[in-house]
Amino acid sequence: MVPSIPVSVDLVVLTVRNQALSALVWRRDNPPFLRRWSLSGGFIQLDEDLPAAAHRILSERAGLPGAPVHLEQLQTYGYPDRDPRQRVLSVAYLGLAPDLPASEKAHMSWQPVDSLLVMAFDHRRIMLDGVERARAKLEYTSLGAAFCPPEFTVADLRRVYEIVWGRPLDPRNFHRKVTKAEGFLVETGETTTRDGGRPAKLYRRGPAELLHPPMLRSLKE
Amino acid sequence: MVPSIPVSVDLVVLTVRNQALSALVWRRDNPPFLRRWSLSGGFIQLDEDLPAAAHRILSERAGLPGAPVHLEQLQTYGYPDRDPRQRVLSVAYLGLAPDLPASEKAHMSWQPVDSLLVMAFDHRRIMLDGVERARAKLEYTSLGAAFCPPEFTVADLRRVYEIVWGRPLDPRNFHRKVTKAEGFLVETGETTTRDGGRPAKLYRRGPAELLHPPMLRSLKE
DNA sequence: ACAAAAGTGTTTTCTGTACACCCATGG
DNA sequence: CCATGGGTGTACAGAAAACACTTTTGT
Repeated sequence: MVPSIPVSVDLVVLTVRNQALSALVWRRDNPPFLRRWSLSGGFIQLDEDLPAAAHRILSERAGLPGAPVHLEQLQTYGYPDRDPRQRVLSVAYLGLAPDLPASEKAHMSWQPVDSLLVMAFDHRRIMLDGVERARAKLEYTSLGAAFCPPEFTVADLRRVYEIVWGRPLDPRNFHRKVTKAEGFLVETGETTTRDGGRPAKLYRRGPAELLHPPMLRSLKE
Repeated sequence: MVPSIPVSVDLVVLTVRNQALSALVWRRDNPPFLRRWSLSGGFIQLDEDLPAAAHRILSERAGLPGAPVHLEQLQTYGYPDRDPRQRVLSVAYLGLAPDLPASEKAHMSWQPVDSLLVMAFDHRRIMLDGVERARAKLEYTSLGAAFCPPEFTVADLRRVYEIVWGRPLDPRNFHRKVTKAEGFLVETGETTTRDGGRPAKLYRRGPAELLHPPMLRSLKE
């Protein structure tokens, strides 16, 4: 006799907007945890792969169909009473998104992660694990660009790092680091036009996934 | 209607023995995959936490009750046909163990990971993910000591690194790095006695979990 | 001309690497 | 005394940090 358990996929979708690292959450309109903030999630279908389920929930529940969101598995949460109604195992996925127009879905919104002090179920724990994963990955991968639109400037990318890490970075050294890193950025040839200041070159994401040597955040705390 | 799925916990238990990074595996004695190497695993009980299940399987199935094994969640594998009989979701755990006496269990043995070219189910994929996680974690954590007995020398620890990474390290620079790292090692005051050579100081694991700055393996390939 | 932001050069400091050398033991 | 492995000192190279400075736009 093999025990079976309902399995859900929950998404920690993060973006950078209004100078804050923010998560995509919705206000529950049903018990339990009525009116608490909650991650988007849903039960996995019987013949569905885990990444497929994550993409489906991103479209159907999170209201971001077709958006350029980087998705990766985060962790699985399984202690028996995390849902008071019945035992549910939850496979969490982390999503990194550019600053998209707010989701169409009712009750869905981007909220700064620092403001999400109470959430439904163990969703705050899951969200914090996702935030820590994102912070760590900026150190040694080129994933920071996943928070940027398709074309962006070095300063845009630096602001992403500064907001995610919550600390200022030297613009000059940051510029050198990311432009010298093999395969991180590709010049488009275009430049921005803004009011005041020299126009900045526009870049696209390069093919490199890893940043070597890494950009360490922890030296000066 | 909520679909339920059987959930198993599978263990990638690694150790360093006979100059080789080795995994704890058993030869299957039932179809499917009769006589193929397989990770130890088992179904999760209905009221059991995931870490509790991992420890239970380490005792009951892997045959290592009470052993000082570092266990951490690795990843969850869920594509529908990974078990040909029925869909099973598998939460994999990574275990790092010192060179223990071989398990008492029948069919259980330590096998060099390089020799495990074909395995049951997707267990080779899972094992390789565990090996890569272990290799990466040696870079920026003090987990290498989990492969050592309670008391060990700097050279013991260096051999762990060399075997896990498959590359020689400079003994002098390695010594400086790990002894200078805050909280990595604690002197016991004892020294080894061996045939030939100056006796080495014995150390225990220190309180630090992270190694900062990290010891990068990838600079010279 | 001036402000503002982009981008470059230069100096200092730190850390990793390579390797010469000394230390403590067994035989 | 010598072999063997443990442990230290030192010089060099590369990267990070700090910051002066030049470039290119809008007003």
